[in-house]
Amino acid sequence: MPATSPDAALVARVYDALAAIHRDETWHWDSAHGRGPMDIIAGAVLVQHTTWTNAERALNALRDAGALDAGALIALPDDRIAALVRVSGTPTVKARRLRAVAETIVAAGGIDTLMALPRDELRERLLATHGIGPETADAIALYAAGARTFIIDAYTRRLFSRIGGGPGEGAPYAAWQRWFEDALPAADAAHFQRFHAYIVLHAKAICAARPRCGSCALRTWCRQGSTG
DNA sequence: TGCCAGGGATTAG
DNA sequence: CTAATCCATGGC
Repeated sequence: MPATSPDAALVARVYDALAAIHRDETWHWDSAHGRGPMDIIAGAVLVQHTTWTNAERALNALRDAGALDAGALIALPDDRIAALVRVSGTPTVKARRLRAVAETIVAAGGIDTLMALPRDELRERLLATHGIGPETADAIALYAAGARTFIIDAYTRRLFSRIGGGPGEGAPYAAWQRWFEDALPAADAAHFQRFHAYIVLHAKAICAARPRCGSCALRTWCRQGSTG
């Protein structure tokens, strides 16, 4: 048995604590919700810089219009897509991004072919797409393709920085991702999926609202005076 | 009323 | 290279 690193132990303890709190809650990208890959891909773009509530409204509008499909999206003019996704904010930006990701899907030979690519090649193609940065690429890879990759978002940085873990809140995306993946060498994609969901559920419930995590179950781990 | 949301591209320094 | 700035609606 290899010795467990302090980082690995910390990450495992946080996971267990979050699981104890949120185990019975559902999350919008749980596989039990039966969303297809296109829902997750479009949702990942629509949720950028907004809340899931508004992203889902836009997603429903696309579905009702029959536009939740790469070919259909490409066939629509940008202003029509923008009108459909308006409620999620920055509609012209997101219309262009949805078109770009639809073009990536078609260029790959279809969504199933794209989702079946190995993690690194999938990430590479997604990152080469206009409007898809590292976080959105990993959200798609992890939840739509089931690839083993960890998502680094603002909540993850904030939570682990507060309790004294991670490479520092302002560290590059790749550094955070490496830190997590090194700390979870044996975890599979399903574990990464649940972990990310727990972090978001937890942050949404507590951290975003309370500067010092006063009522949070993780508060004893928070560094004194931390304000994030 | 004003601030900001699970980001990313672009422009400026 | 890092740091602002823009996008723009809905919720509190």
